[in-house]
Amino acid sequence: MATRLKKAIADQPGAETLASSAYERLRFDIISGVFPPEAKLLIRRLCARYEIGLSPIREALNRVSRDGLVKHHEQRGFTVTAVTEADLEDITKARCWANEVALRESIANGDQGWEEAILIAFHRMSRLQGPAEQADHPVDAAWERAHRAFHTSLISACGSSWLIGFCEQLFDAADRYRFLARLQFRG
Amino acid sequence: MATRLKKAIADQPGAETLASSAYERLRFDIISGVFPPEAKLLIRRLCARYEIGLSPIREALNRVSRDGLVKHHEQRGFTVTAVTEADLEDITKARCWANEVALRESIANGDQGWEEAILIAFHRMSRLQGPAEQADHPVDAAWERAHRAFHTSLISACGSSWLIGFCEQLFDAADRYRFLARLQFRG
DNA sequence: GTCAATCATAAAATCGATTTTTTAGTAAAA
DNA sequence: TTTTACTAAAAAATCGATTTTATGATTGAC
Repeated sequence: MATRLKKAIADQPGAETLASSAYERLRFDIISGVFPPEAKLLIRRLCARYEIGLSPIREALNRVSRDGLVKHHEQRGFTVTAVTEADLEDITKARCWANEVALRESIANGDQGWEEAILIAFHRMSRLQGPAEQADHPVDAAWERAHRAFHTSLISACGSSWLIGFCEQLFDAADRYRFLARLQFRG
Repeated sequence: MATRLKKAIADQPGAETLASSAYERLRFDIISGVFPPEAKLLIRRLCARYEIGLSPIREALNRVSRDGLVKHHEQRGFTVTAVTEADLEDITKARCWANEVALRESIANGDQGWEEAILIAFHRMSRLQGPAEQADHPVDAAWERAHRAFHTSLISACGSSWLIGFCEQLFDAADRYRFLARLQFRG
């Protein structure tokens, strides 16, 4: 029989697969504009860049296309999702509606723990330098994380993890536009 | 230079990859209960069942996990997403909210073409035998498609393809519960 | 008897080679 | 000049073998 210790170790999130780390890196590279919109993602080139084989790359691409960052064209490979004004409007509208509902429900259902979590998330974000104060730096991963955590904490009591997941997807999609705009601005 | 003809042929959706057909089949098998909730999906067994290699299966699994039908456990394979009362409530609430918004916006923005599309979708659905009239039959794919098309037509003028996509994801998730309930009922 | 460690088995993850398909370049025909 | 057919190169998709990791049974120590 398996021991409790072994199970505890096994449940640790440390054991990352190559596919997962490829997913994280690819995702970051697209959101931060290393691969610009509509760029073709040649699988072999990605293999070289991340120094891993075909299979994990392919797996990562499938997962990223789930997030809407990449489009898959049957028999013709993957391209970075295009950036258009219409899409930004689409995202923005959907975000307004989704967060409106999620926040309303959270306020209705949230308990004291919910309020305190927001307070803490806001405090943690405040202690970090935001993008406004360091316009010349590329990306502050810590602040981005804290910013995201704050937004999530607001809607965390809405009572539907599906809705929360949708809001987070939209948050990511909007973030891509934010990063791309900054790149544009800086040249 | 490529000719218009060639391009027209190439853009046809006929050229399916093994991964795509595996995705369709796997998806159907999960929604219709062939693989029950929490079942472990052994990759080799799937290879045998669908008579294709590892790579397309793996790709299909990644895509299905996007739809929330399977869960991926790092280094430990894939399992069919569990079915719980809490999850059904979650889905139902999210569906109400999302469709409420989407329908309201569609009514506000929809033109005559939108109205007519609804009319046609409803008519097409009405001409087919619904699940109620054939409780002993497994699943009528044509009716399911028409039913889905009708729901989509209602919200198609909401102005956000992200929101439409979210509603469709929820539609699928709810459908799984509907099919599983029918299975349960029939034995 | 219970717990921990070891080993054998099974499964997932990964790799590299092979097969298909697309793309682009070139030449022939209308 | 434009269109079509053919061909070579590149890329995607797929397969099967190999490596890595988890699982579960067995053994030995407390």
